[in-house]
Amino acid sequence: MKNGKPSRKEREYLRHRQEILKVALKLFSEKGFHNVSMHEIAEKSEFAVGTLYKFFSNKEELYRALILEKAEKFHSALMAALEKPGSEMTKIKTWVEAKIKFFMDNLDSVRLYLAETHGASFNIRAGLDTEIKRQYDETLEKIKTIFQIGIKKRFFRKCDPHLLAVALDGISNAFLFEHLDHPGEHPFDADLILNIFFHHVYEKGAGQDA
Amino acid sequence: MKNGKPSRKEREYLRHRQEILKVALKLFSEKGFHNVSMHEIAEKSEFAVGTLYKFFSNKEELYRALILEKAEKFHSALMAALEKPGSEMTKIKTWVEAKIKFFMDNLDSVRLYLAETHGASFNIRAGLDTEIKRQYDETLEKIKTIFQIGIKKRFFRKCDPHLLAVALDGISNAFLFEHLDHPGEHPFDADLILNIFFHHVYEKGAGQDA
DNA sequence: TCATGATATGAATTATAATTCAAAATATGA
DNA sequence: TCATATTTTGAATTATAATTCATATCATGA
Repeated sequence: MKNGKPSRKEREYLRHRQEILKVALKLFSEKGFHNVSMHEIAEKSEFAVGTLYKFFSNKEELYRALILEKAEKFHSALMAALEKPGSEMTKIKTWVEAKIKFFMDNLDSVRLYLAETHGASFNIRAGLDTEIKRQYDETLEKIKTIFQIGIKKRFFRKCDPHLLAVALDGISNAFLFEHLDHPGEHPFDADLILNIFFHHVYEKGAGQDA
Repeated sequence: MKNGKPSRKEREYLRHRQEILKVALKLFSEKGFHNVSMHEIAEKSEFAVGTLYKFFSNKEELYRALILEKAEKFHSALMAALEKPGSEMTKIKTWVEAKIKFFMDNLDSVRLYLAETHGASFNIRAGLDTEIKRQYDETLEKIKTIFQIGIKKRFFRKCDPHLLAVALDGISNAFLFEHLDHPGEHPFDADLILNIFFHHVYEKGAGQDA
């Protein structure tokens, strides 16, 4: 068990834990923290309530684990996209693509995640969302830097890079919300978003490298 | 009482009702529906719990009244802005200004409102937010039409007007969220938003009329 | 196979908060 | 002023859901 190969027991424990998280995620994303009971999670995951408490010391812990785990993955997917080599334009594009992809692959989590990052999180008492906010700010900061460099290189029009970062994040979220509310009605992709956002933020034909 | 001059009694009733709503709004916007108890609302508003139930049949009704009242005002402020005469550019600008103004004047409500319109509303069981969503969609539809006309007139670049509406709404929300989370840190206004959004969505020097 | 330790169970307990309603306070107007 | 109607009150009730823990079930290895 130490830190080599996990035992069968351990693998089973992890599997069970994942199973619970999976069910809880579905329920929370449909109905919100307070409208889901531990009994409901127990029933749907086919464990007894008591068992849930073997895995998580209380309901908030369970929720926290859920959110943090997703946020972690989301964050590293986005950061990885931003680390990829290429022009600033490419980086931004890769980032938007990664964001859309992650969201589309994790629609369940999206509402919860956005609720947390946008502080409309009334689910859980103050302080629990700090880590997520931190990650969020970190990404935003990175984007900002990319804009900064892009502006210096004259790829992008001169403009407060922080505002650009906020704006781009906002546009992409808007499309994702739209998709959540009316799925399929107005299909969209990274290029559409970038087209609307960049059409001449992005000066002359400077870019499209790779 | 019928429908002429409200009696003193009635005015007092209304005043009390407003007082309760005001306190409840503050609490809900700080802590969310489920983290505020009727006792707390009673205490802060200096009524007895029992009295609250004379005004609202239950906690959900109270919340609903609150949200609907605000949403109503918000909606009519925005619609009014869109009805004002002027070029399409002017209408859009007026709308963004109205939106920012309303938000700034009602910061308490903003989180709740955004939570409701963006379906991250886990507060209240399904169906209660339908009316708000309807209003929201109505505004979006109107903006879309304005873009449509603006495109026909060659004020704006050819581009799916619905996407433009979603994008503009998204950008402005993003700035408002930013302001909620870090007030004062990155001041912004309608012109900044429009500058980022339009810089050449809006073709050549076609506009700035009045 | 059986003894022992680990794990899972869910009825019972506890905590919290919504709602009620008999009693008290207040207002009205004869 | 007093009888009556109206309104307010908050302790008591009820509802809901989180959490516990004695008991049952299962796994392991002698």
